[in-house]
Amino acid sequence: MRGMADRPDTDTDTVLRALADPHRRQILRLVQHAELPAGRIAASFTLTQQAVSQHIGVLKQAGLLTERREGARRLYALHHESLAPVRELLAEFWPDALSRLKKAVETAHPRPGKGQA
Amino acid sequence: MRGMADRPDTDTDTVLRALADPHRRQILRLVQHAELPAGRIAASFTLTQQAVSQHIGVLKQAGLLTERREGARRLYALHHESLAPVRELLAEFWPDALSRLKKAVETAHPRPGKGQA
DNA sequence: ATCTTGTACAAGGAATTGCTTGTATATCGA
DNA sequence: TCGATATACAAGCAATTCCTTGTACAAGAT
Repeated sequence: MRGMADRPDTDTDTVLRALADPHRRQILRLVQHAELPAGRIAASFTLTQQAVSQHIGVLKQAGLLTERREGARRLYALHHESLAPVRELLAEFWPDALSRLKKAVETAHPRPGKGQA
Repeated sequence: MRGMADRPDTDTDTVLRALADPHRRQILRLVQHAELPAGRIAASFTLTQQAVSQHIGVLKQAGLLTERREGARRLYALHHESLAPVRELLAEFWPDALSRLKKAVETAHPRPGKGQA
């Protein structure tokens, strides 16, 4: 029973812990642009299906994945808004990082207009 | 030091894990604007001095703290640039959180040698 | 030298993590 | 119905995490 359970900050903990694993970040990469069934996700790892299922559970619990059931399958996709605690953390400890990145992007793309054809 | 491309990104893991603890984030808050000796940091917690020292060790290992020795004391301060993996993670999974430039971030940061397990 | 202060190192324990194997449940197709 | 497929649940284990108490060591004061 360590790790003061009922802080106002449990979300941040859960999200950061969920992200602090390479397998789980890889899962997020797989589903960030299109939803995928659990089996397709599992197939891309050398881990067992169950291990991947457990990783999915951790990500789901952190709110980082949405689940949609379609027949026997479960389709997962990234729910990027649940990364808000990460954004807030960055804003708190390194506010410059956001504008710096934006600047870097603008430099690489000299025409950052809204159209962005 | 822009190299280190052939590292598996254990950096990201270490930094995220270090941040995934409320006590450690509180330590970062304490030293983000001015360096503080370990004892001052420890005094602000109900934990033992040793427990706080261990948290400091984790943060130091993640590169999030700089240490400066002054006599018997050790002064710590936030090294915010070590949050880079967090910024990159956000850029990858939620580029909108950093700017309104859509997925242009990915094109601007192809990161060909940085994919990891 | 000795004492006191500031800090880390060391060992150990309860809880948690990440994995495995085994099993259950639900859905689809014949 | 039965069998195959898709997926989660369950139990167990080694490693790790976060904490504790006890100790060591370095630097300043007496």
